[in-house]
Amino acid sequence: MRPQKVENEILLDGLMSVLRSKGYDGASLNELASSTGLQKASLYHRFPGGKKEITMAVLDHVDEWLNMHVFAVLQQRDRLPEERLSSVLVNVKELYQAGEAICIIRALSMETGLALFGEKLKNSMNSWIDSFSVLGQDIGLNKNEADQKAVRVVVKIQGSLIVSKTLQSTKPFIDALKEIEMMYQGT
Amino acid sequence: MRPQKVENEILLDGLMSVLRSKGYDGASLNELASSTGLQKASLYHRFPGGKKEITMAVLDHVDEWLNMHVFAVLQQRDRLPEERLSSVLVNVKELYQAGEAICIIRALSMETGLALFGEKLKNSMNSWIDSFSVLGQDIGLNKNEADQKAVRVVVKIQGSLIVSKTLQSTKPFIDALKEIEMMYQGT
DNA sequence: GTCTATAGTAAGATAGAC
DNA sequence: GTCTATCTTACTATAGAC
Repeated sequence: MRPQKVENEILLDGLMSVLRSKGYDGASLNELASSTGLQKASLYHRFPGGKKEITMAVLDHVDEWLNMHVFAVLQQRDRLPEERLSSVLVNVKELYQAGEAICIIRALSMETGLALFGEKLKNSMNSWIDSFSVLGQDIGLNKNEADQKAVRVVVKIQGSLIVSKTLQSTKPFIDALKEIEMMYQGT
Repeated sequence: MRPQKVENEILLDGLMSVLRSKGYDGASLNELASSTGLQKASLYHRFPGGKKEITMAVLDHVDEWLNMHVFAVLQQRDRLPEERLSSVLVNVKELYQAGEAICIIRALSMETGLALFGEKLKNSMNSWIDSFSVLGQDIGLNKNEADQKAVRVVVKIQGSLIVSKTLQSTKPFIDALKEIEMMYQGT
């Protein structure tokens, strides 16, 4: 029987997984292909631009997920700020597998990745900051205060992921999530 | 005239620079060699174990620098905690070029690097935490409080480096250093 | 101790059958 | 749309002259 078309969703999940654990230089096309169940040539059929196009597609895919599960949720003005934050932290915990996973922004922000995807990564990072800033303003902070707090949140997430990964312990990341929750309780 | 032996110090500085901007997988031997002014074969003469041995030597070299300029300084019981911290933050700022550089722990803590150097990276991370914990205890915190604060410091450094690199701005890193200074003023 | 030259392997990418 | 097979290039690593 004829080989079935592999669905895009499954495809991108596998590709993302390789890219964020190996980084751009470390992710070979053989490994990217085998993570999807396809052969190299089939990947080139889907992504004629090769590894660059694959990575772009993965970044778009991640951004879509983040928009749905993080950025939009933080700005749901029909819910209490505390509730939005709780929901988001649950999603963030899932995204990073409780601290065992590597953030794709981090994985790609080495020299090669920055040269190719720097603008996209910057935009993604700014989306994190901007949406947390909205949350801060909704608990009564002014723009500057909210921006500062938002940067501290993103710094905490990124930093705790690194520390957790290096120490092979989820504790720093889990603790960081709790601290973030406290940052938005009582002005 | 006969080629001069290239000094180890210069050698390791060049190698470190490539490893931390490119990561383990991204650092090719051609690039590592050219960063030192030597040819590939000459690098193999110095480091018969190839890239693994080079990376080990670089990590040892960095650890030596850190011991001298960070870990030991934080524990200089003949100086006031605030003074030790100020000195260390100056050195940390230099180490990471005000936020423009990538931490080598971060650069190597992708899948390949963790498999090869995981234990060493973990030890290095623990040295950061342990020496900041000593500082915390010297301003009157108990062991647990000091450990927690130390982790938050290292998280702040690592996270702000990522954010600074991604946003192409030194501000998040510079701000983080200021915040760390405040964390040890007034219990 | 450093070099040029090269072996051997794995990478990114393409051609063409089904 | 997926596959096997292959091209070309870049990589790690080694051999041997100076």
